[in-house]
Amino acid sequence: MARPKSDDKRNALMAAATRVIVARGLSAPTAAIAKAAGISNGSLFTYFKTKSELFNVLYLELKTEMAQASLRGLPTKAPLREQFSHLWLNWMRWATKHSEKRRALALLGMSDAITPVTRAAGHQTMIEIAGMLERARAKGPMRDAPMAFVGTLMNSLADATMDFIVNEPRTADEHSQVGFDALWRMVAG
Amino acid sequence: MARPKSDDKRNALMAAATRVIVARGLSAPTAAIAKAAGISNGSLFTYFKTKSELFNVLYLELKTEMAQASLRGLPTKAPLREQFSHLWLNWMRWATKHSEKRRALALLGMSDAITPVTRAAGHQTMIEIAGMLERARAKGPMRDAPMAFVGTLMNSLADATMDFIVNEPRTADEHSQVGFDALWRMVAG
Amino acid sequence: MARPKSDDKRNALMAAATRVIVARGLSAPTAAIAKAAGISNGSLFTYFKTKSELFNVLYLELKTEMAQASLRGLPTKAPLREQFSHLWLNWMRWATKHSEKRRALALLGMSDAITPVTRAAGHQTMIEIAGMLERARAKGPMRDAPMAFVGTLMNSLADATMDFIVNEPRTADEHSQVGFDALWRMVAG
Amino acid sequence: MARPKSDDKRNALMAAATRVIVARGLSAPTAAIAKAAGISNGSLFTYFKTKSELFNVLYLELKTEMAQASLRGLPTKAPLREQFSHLWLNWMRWATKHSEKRRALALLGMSDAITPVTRAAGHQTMIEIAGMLERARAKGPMRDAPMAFVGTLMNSLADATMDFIVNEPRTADEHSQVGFDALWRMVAG
DNA sequence: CATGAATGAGCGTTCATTCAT
DNA sequence: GATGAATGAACGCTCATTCAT
Repeated sequence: MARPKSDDKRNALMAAATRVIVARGLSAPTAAIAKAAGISNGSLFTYFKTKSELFNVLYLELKTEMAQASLRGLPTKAPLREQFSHLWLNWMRWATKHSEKRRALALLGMSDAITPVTRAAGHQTMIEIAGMLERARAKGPMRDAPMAFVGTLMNSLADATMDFIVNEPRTADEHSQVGFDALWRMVAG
Repeated sequence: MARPKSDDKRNALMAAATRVIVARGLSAPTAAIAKAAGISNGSLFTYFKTKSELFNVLYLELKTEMAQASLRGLPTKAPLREQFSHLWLNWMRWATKHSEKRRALALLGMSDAITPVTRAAGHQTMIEIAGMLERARAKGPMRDAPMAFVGTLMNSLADATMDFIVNEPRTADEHSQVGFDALWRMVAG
Repeated sequence: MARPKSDDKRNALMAAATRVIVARGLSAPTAAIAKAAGISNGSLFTYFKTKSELFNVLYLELKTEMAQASLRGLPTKAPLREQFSHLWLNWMRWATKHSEKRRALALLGMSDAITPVTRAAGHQTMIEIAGMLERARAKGPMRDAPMAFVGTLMNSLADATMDFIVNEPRTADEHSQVGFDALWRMVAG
Repeated sequence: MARPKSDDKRNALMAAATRVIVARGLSAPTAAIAKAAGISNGSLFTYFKTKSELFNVLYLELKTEMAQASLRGLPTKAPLREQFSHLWLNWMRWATKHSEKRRALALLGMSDAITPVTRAAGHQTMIEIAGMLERARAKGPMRDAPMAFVGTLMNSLADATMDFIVNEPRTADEHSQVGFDALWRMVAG
C-alpha cells in the first residue's frame, strides 16, 4: 500500500483542492489547484491519475472526516435521544468549524465526476449514524417507511441546517438544536 | 415584418436545454443544445444573448411552472392542513411527471450562472407556498425559528422526497404522503 | 444606370459607414453600419452586394470629394505656386472640416478590401493635382525622379500635415502653410 | 527544470507572425501563426498571453530592429548632413532587405491592438534619430515648427520612400538618395 | 520524482451573407 | 423592396493531460 510519493504533497493537494473548489467551483482548473498546493501542474497527475480521481478521493476523505467528527465522544450509555443529539451537534459543529470543507463536500456531491462506487463508500462512512437513525424511528411514525427514504430526509435536514448556520455562526448552536428537535419530531414522533 | 422570432423555436430551445442539461450537466455546450433544438448554433444567440441568459430564463420558467403546478386546484376553503397536503401532492406529482425538468431545475439551482436577481424572482414564485408554511407553523413548535430557516427545511424535505420518488414512481403517491406527514409533524407539531 | 433603390438610403449608408468605421475600425460589423443608417441589416446588401463593395464605393466617393474640394475656386490665371498653395490650403481645410471622412478614408486606404482597380480610380480623381505637381517640379531638383515617386512623397506630406492639424485645429491654417512651404522646397527647390 | 521556454520557438513565432500578418493582414488567426511557426495553436499562448500581446511585442521588436539598423556604423565625427545621410541609407536598406518586416511593422502600426505605452516605447527607440533631426533643422526654415510636426513629416517621407523602393529594388539606393535630398531640402533648407 | 512547456480538442460568441415573410 | 431571423464557418482562448528535461 504505502504510497510511494510524499504524503505532504498529497495532503497539500487535498487542502488546496478544497479551497479552490469553494472559491472557483467544480470547474476549477487543475493548474489552479496545483498552484494553490505549491506544486507544479504536472505533479498533480503523479498523485492523482485524473482530475476525476482527485475529486473522488477528496469527496470520500471529507465525508469520512465528517462522519468521524460526528461520532467523537459519543455517550454510548446514555439514552438514544441524548446520543443522537450529541452526534447531531458534533455534526453541525464540524460543519460550522470547517465550513470550507463542508461547502466543498456539498459541491463535490453534485459533481458528475463522483462515481457510484465512491458514493456508496461515502454512505458506508455514515453507517453508524444510519444505525442510530434506524433505532430512533423504530417505534415512531416512520417505522414503515424505507430506511433509504428516512436517511435521505435526515441528510436533507442536516444539509439545510448547515446551510443556515454557516451563514449565522453566532446562533449556530441554537439553530442546530432547533434542527435536531425538528428531526426528532419527524422521525421519532 | 420579416420572419418573426418563433415561439416554437424558443420553446424547442428550452426543452432542448432541459434535456441536454440533464444528460450532460451544466457544462453542456450551447452547440449541443442548439442541435437538440433543431436549429443552428448561431441561432441560439438570437433567442438568448448568452448561455448564462438562457440558463437564467430556463431556471425561472421551470421554477414558475413548478410553483403553479403546486397551486392548481387548491381547496381554498378547506382546513389548512388539507390545503397544504393538496399543494404538496401537486408538487410531488409535478416532480414525478416532469422528472427531467425537476432535475434540470436542481442543477440550474447550483449553477454560478444564475444571478441573485433570478434567484430572488424564483423565490417570489413560491411566495404563496411560503405563506401557507407560515400559517402552518404559527402555533407549532417552530413558531420562534426564523422563517428563512423553516423555509429551507421545507424545501430540503421536498427535494429529498422528490429525489426518492423519482426513482420509485410506483410508490410515488404513498411516499409523497409520508413526506408530507413528516413535514407536518416537524412544523406543526 | 439610374439606381433602382432609394438614393437616400444609399447615402445614409455611406455616411453611417464613415462614422462607424472611424468609431470602430475596419472590422466594424455591417449590422452596426446598417443600424447607424437607420435601416435593417439585410437591406445593406440590397445596396451593396458585399461589405467589400461598400468599402470600395465609399473609398472612391471620399477620395473624389476630397479631390474636388481641393480644386474649388482655383485661381487658374495666377502663378503656379499661388495656385498650388490655394489647392493645398483647400485640401487641408477639407481635412480639418471633415476630419471623420478624412480618417475613414485613411483607414479604408489600408484595407485589404480595396481593390487595385479602386485604387487606380482613386488616383484618377487626383489627376489634376498630379498635373500641377508635375509642372511644379519641372525645373526643380526632382525633375528626374519618377512622377510616381514624387506623387507618393506629396501625398505622404499631405497626410502627415493632416494628421497633425486634425489634432490642433486652432493652428490648422498656420501649419498647413508650413506644410506647403516644406513641399514646395522639396519639389520646386 | 523541465523544458525551458524555447527561444527558438519564440523567434519562430515572431517570424511566423511577421509572414502571416503580411500575407493575411491584421486579422490573421493565431492558429495560422502557430502553424506557420510549427507549433500547436495552444502553445502560442504559453509565449504570449494574448494575440494582442504578441502584436505589441512584435511591433516593438521590429521597430527596435529598424532603429538599430539605421544607426549601425554611424560616422559620428562627420558633418551632420553626412551622418544623417548615412543613417537614412541604412534605414532604407533595412526596409529593402526586410521588406516583409517593414510591411508588418506598417500594418501593426495601425492596429488597435498596439497600446499607447507600446507606441511610446517605439518612439523611444528612434530618439537618436529624432535628435539628429532636431539639429538638422536648427538653422533651417522649419526651426520654428513644432518638433512633433517635423518628426511626422520625416517619418512620412521615410515611409513613402520605402513604399516606393520596396517595389523597385533595382534602383533602391538611387531613390533613397533622392528621398534624402528631398528631406534635407525640406528641413535644412 | 519534479517541473512546466506542449498538445489539440473544445467552447462561447460573432458576423457576413442568405432567405422566408 | 424591406425586414430581421437563420445559418455555420471562424476565431481567441482554456485546460486536462502528456512528455522532454
